[in-house]
Amino acid sequence: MTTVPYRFDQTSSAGEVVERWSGLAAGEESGDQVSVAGRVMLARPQGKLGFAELRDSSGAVQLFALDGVTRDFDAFRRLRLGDWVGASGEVVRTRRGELSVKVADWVLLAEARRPFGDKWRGVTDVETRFRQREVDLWANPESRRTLLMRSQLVRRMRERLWDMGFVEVETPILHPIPGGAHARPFATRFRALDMDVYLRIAPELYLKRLVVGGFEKVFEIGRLFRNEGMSPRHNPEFTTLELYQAYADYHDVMVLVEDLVSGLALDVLGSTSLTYQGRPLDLTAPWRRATLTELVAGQTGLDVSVRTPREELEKWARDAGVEVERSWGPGKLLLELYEKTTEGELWDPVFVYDYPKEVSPLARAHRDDPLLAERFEPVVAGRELGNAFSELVDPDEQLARFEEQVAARDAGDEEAMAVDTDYVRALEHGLPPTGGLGLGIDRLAMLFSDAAHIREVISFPMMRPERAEGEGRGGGEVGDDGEVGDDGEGPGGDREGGRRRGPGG
RNA sequence: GCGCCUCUAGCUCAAUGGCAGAGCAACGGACUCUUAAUCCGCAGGUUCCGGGUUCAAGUCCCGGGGGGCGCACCA
Repeated sequence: MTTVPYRFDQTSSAGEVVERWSGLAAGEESGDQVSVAGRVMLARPQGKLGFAELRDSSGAVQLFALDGVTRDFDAFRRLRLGDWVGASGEVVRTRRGELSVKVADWVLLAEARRPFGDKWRGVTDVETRFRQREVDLWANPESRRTLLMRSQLVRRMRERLWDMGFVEVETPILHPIPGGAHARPFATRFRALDMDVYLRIAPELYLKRLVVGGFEKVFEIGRLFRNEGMSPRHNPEFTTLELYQAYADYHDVMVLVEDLVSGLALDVLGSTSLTYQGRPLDLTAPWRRATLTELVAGQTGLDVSVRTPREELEKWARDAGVEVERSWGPGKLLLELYEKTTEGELWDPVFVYDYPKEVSPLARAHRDDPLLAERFEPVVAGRELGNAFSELVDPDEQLARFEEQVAARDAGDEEAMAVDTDYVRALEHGLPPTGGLGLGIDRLAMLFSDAAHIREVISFPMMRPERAEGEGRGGGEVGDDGEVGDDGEGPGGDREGGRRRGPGG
């Protein structure tokens, strides 16, 4: 049984050593003593010498051991790849020019009992990479960089919002009524009150209640849960930024979004011009603005609008491959047509705005057109990055919209919203004109890290449980557990881009 | 849910239906300046599982499982 110490005093990180003694000449000895710690990633024992690459979170530095200088040299040269080591000694540069810590004393901090991946090719097996993410992170520097970039992205996002005067808040994750989006929830049971509760599908309604309470600029960065499918762009739990700003409308929010996203690109990547999946992508503000109607018309050549007769819209939607449902109105048909024909073709950032009111139950009606809502989605690289609008502030109209949702639910729409009387009551206390936004942080991190799959930007993405050998599937009932929307028929989820709302149509 | 692809040593990968192999890692050894060190030696397998066809199956067929991609779904 190996015993390892309870602590180790580092004087420097590997990166600091490399940086600080960068001027040391080959063969030169600095006379300075350091203590470093990390994992042995490569080992090159050579007779009475030994070289090892020690990596920590800051970088890597070579350990240089010599028989007669290094304590317990024989044990040192038996170190295996993956072992954690703390070492102290003089900073030197070897004759061959590699900056090194000439190890005088060292201690094993942890033993790697499982073999490490291929030292040159790393670990590529997708299942290993994500079921054992710790292995992936050590073996594949790109995986570390991606998660680190995400951390910086979220950090800078917070800092920028704080600097703009937004107050960061936390709202409940357990909701008595799942609201604020159009999605199936995960359900669970709260014993003390003998009631069903739901993991939130959006924080929207609570955040707007905080605006009613006087928080004029609020935001929350947090996890949302949607009981729908998985795909390269969907994980059942994902992270969003949601924010609300009193006295603002959706045009103000557009400016906020383009400034925030392009600013974050500068902060984190140093440029607003990036490459995503081999294609150049320019996030420089200002972004193009175009109405949903004109984009669909431009893409399809059809003369469409929310006023196009339903029969025509239905035909065009069917022609585009949409499986039309009878209950859909013109707004829903137009939205389907847009998503089928146009959204995926939009590459550089564009604010797609003025959605049908029919599909936007929490958005305020358009000031110039009662059939539209003041809603937009920022679309980048063919995907929604978020969802935003001038918030619906009128309690009577909100109640009416909720009731339309209930009608849709009764008609079979399992994702339609329920009436949230607490929320309507809050609106009766007065919600000032407010602009709101939901922004998918995973999707943004995908863009910034050039990731094709959402799991790359999530530390531990959802995976199907591993089955014991020979367990097979036959008898068990692991499948539909129940609670609310089990079975989730398809994957897909919705867009994590933001809050998803829709009407009931 | 449907279609296509895939699963071989710890890792990364080979093997026309004909003796299951290599590199790295591991293990033993050599080496006082290595850089994916090099060299010598040794060991390593339920070829995802279960059936079938065949003189012979990692390879072909059927069923199941894991994984990937696409579609569908996901307003």
